[in-house]
Amino acid sequence: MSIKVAIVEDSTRVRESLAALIGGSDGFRCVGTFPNAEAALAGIPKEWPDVILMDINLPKMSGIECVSKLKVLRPALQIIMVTVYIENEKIFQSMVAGASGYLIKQTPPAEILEAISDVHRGGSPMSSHIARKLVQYVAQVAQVARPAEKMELSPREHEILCLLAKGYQYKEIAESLTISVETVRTHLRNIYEKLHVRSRTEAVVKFLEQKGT
Amino acid sequence: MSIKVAIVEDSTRVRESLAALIGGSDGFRCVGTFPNAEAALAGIPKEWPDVILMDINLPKMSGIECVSKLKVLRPALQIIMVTVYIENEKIFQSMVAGASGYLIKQTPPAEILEAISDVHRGGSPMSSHIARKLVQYVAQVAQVARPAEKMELSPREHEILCLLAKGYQYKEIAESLTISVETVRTHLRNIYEKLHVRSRTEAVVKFLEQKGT
DNA sequence: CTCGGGATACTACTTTCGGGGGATAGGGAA
DNA sequence: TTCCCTATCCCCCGAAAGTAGTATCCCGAG
Repeated sequence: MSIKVAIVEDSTRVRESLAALIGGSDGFRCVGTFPNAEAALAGIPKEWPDVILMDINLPKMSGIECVSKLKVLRPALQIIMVTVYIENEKIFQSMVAGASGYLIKQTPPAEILEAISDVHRGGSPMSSHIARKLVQYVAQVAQVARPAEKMELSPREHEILCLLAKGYQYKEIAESLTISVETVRTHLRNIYEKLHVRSRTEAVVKFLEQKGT
Repeated sequence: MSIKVAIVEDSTRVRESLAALIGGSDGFRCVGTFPNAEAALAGIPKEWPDVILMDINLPKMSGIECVSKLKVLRPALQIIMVTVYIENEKIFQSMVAGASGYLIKQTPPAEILEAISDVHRGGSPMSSHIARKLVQYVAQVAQVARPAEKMELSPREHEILCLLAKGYQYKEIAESLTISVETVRTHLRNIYEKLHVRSRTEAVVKFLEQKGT
């Protein structure tokens, strides 16, 4: 059973050469070519392909949005984004929309076919350069969720941190506790040190995380 | 200039065959082999390699923890995790710890060398299977964060708010998104307006609350 | 008793924020 | 086309936050 592929690409030349590549290769079958997202949304549901090669930059509706809509209709669709150059933002947007792979247009024919069967097998073909971006993103996001080590705050410090977490300013905290702003500063300085943070925002985030735990 | 590689691997056979492969290939030089994390932490700082092949499962201290410690000492270190089979959790932990690539032990020699030079060039060599896991993770994370924006924040604003919630300063947000501080300030003003708050702390608290919901 | 930690307070200084203006380019809606 | 929204960028300015060093008072542990 050959893999059914559809192509969404506004450049006629690229579209036809891709179609020729796929149509002329064993194990692949081109079941549709579309010059824009609108045509794709209208035509693809008529004969669902296994894999779609989707240009990112399409006139009017972008390829990314098109992916979103198609994925809603058929989540099992495997989609490879195709573009001329690497755009970090669009990579992420594509991933979020539901695309699985990412190809540069000048990719050699053999690799394009390899990517198609790869994504069909459940992989995510992409250059290692793009993969690096993903790795960095994951590492960054996970940093936030990292468990915060809790530290022994004195009752007074805890009290002040609570007020801080309500968005109070130094002045307001001072008034509310009937102490001077300077004292608030001193406490905050100690709190920051204990929590290993450098700003009220970080302190509040840690505080709320711990509270929720 | 050849790429200096160190190997951390408890199996003597695997370690030596990797060392032989690297030592016997043009453009690569093996500058150290270690049977465990402790030895690696002691020996690697003596002659910093460019790339480290790190076994994930080591006796006592895990390869992941070893990566963390080494990365602190030298963030520029490029590390490829090596393991016998794919373990999702460990992949993510490794990424968070600071590893860039991920190899299965039975990878052909040529691909191992390719992966080393790849990571040295700034890529993240990994199988497309693993890449898929990353893609799913990214998509999932973004999905969770999306419904939280009942407050009509634009995607960009949401992104900035996320970074703000990590305790980033304007300057850091600007750098991380490759935009100017002024733009960040403008976005923040709009965000404050939409959320009806007047400070980062309040905005972050609202954000975290809504996220948890 | 002395020592240390917590709570209080002050001076002085630097950096970051938040609020006020505008401005431009591109995309989509009216 | 015009109008609005989004995203981008810039300037000014005062207020708030953060850094550093110091100092008093009280209380409990050693």
